[in-house]
Amino acid sequence: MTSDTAAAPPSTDLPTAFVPAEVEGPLYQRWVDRGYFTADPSSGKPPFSLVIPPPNVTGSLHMGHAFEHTLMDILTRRKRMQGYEALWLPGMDHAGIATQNVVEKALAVEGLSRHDLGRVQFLERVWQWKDESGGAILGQMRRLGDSVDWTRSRFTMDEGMSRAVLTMFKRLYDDGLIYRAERIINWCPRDLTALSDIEVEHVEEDGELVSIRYGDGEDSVVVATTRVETMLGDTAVAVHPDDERYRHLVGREIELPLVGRMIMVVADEHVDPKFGTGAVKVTPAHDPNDFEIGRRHGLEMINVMDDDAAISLPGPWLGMDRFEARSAITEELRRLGRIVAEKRPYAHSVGHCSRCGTTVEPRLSLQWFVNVAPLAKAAGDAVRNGVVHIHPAAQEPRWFAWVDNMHDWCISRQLWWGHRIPVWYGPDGETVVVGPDDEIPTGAGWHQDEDVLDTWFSSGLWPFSTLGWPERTPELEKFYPTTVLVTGYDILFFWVARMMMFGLYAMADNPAGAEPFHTVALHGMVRDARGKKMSKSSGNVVDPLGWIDKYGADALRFTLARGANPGTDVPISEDWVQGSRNFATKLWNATRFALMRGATTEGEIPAELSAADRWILSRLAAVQAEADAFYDSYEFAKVSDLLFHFAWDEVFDWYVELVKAPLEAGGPAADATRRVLGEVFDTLLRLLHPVMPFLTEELWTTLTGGESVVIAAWPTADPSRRDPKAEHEVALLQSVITEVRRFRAEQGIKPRTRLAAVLQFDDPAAAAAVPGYLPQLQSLAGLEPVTVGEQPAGFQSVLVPGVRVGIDTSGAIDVAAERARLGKLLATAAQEVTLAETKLADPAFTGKAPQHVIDKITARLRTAEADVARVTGQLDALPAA
RNA sequence: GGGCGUUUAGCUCAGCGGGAGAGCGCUUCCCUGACACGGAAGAGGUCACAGGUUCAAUCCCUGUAACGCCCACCA
Repeated sequence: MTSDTAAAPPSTDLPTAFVPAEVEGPLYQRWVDRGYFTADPSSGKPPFSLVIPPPNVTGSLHMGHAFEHTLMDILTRRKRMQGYEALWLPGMDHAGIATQNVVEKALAVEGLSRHDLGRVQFLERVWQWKDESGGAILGQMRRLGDSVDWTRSRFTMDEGMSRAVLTMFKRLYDDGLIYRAERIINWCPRDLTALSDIEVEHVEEDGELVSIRYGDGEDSVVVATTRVETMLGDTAVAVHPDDERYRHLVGREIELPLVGRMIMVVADEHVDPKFGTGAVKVTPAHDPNDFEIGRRHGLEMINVMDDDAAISLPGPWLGMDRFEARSAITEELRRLGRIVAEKRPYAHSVGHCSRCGTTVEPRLSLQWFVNVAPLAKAAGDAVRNGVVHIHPAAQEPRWFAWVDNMHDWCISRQLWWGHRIPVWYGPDGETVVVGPDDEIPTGAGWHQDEDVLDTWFSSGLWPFSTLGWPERTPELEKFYPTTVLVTGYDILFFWVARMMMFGLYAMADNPAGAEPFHTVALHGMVRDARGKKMSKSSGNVVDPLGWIDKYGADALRFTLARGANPGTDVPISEDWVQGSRNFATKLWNATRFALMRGATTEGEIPAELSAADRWILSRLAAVQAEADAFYDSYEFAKVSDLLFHFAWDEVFDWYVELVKAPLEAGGPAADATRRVLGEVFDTLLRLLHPVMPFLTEELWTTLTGGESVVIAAWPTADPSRRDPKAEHEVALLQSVITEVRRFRAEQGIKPRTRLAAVLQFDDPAAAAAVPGYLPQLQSLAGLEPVTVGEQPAGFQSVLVPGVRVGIDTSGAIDVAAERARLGKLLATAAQEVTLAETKLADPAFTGKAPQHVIDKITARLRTAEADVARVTGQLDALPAA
């Protein structure tokens, strides 16, 4: 509508631009002040509790951490809106936090720099935490954490350990599930500590396979090894009991070269007679298999290296590093003519310390172990029996493969700090395990075990230790078992398996269930735009706070959510975040528009509504139902995508445009539309709140006058709003507008040029629907004036099924362009006709295909035939070129 | 050595037995009163390859190739 008197622009409470930095901080503070994140175990609301991983366990440090918390917060917000008492078991690594002050003290006392501390288990995590303090997403996390009394679960180094850890250790020990033994363990000669199996990374390397002749003359045998230096500790040669080649040697002694010691030839089933020479050197103190053979045959176990992996045996190699010794010994054997063959390079898998990369040395050592067999079986059964669900289910085989084949877990570490093992040794060989309320033995000769526990021992207690276990606190009563654990698939074995084993064991008598959580929702790793894992060494690590400052917390969150398909990795780049920011801005401006036009949430929605109003309410109801289904199945990417497209493609691009003319016209119809506009934005903002919390809070409170969308009710879909007829009508209107626009674009008609148009209808439904939207047709298709009637000569026709739009091009038509446009339409329609006709003519198809498919093809054929007729008519009507 | 997964538009990824999709990028036009972080129109794909099942295959089966991940005590 043009008017001579320029009306003042309508006012709105919102500023003209969305500035995240100005909005997010104050909003966050408001939520905190009002206590929206405080969980109350006595509230009577149903519990919804989430377990959140500690920082730095997700591979990609910064962004991975932000990602994790994003997903948790999305779930929490929706559940709160649905009326649950939602609680996070917050993502502070209690071990890391507790050791923070100790790390600082140690640095000062020892006069060390950060680079000296590779052996310090928690160091990285402590530093990361300090770097990350203060962001919006992370800030929420910390605040949520305050709803749990941390002093209960946090251990202090002064006390040495928490009640939870002490209780767990003692219970397991008393049940015979913790034991101390000499076993072959993975030893890191740099960090000077034992490692569990999963802390060892196997890497394919080019080594050497050296074949050595042991013994002399008839009593000689050739063995092969990739670790020549371990021969110093050989105490036997093993062959298969049925191996004819070596039968005469079994039970006899042969001489070990260099060392001169006589070693036994033993027969053992473990040896594969078809592999190599069929004879194996046996070094019981340096190889797990050899250790077992040694145990079976009562062999001596000779440790040939000290803690630094230098040769500890008296002789020419004493004190030499293992790798130097390897070459030196090989050289000496070669000189003695003992080497039969050398294969180099020989590709084989070598274990490395996951902390520092040093080659791990399998080594006989006295350590503490957890007997995992019964615990792991329970963990496997919990998933097998459906007590715990792994999502997506495709990850289940991995779980079973691991849990069903788990070796005993070495839990002692020779690190500088951690929970110290609560065992005291007496002067006469006594061993006392001290529980939380036990007296610590005193007196001459008593001393505590020097080692500390593997960090996963305490982390495994997370779901209940954070709730106050071993005390029966109200939090524990209400929130255990927790509802869902969201975490990366990379720590399924590190952490999830420990929590499952410990939870099922420690909480076995819990009336509500022993399992630590009902659902494990696994997500992938955050990767860069090219799909590469973010890592410090490849320099592609992104600081989430940088992007938050630049684009806003909502933009980052929406990007992460939009990439989060269950079980798959999440690529992320600044371009993606920019796209999310654009969406945020668009949402901001669209809502501003609604406010400026008087959108309201007051009162009932009138019964008399335009087709556009009925259409958008229908779509809204459908989208709500879909969004709920996606949220319920942790489909963060799908729910984000759904809401993105509904909001932008349908609400902003179409509904808002269709609504402009009626609002300007005023009257009761405008009032009804204002109410619907309010309803649509109200609902949309609530649906979007979990994935865009700050923006939606600001918009929703302005729109509705409500206290906060954080505590608003989650919208429930109203199926009675579904309206296929209205959806159909609007679809028709859309195609009329789109076709005219296409015609204009291809004719090169300037957007400002208004063209007169005359409508004719070929079917009654169109005749009933379209005339109600002449103003919209005018503004959206650039037609003016539009009338209904007989098409005058010289008008150009644009045809849509059921509608014939005659456009006054004043005869000036680009015939070639129009011919090209119509030709393209005709070609696709003709192709469609051929395809459908061929199918329907095939008795094999009509005989076997289900009726609904046949109906569909038939319908498509009719449409295509009509298209062909229409377009052909238009082509014929064009002036000759 | 096992096990699993991936291969769809330039890039990153959805989809999945009956008409090839998104975001970003690209082309053309437009600063119209919510928005240029925007609007309109458009280009771009034998859905890795070879067989098979089916009326119908991007989708199911078999094999091949490339890439990736996890697990592993074979000297």
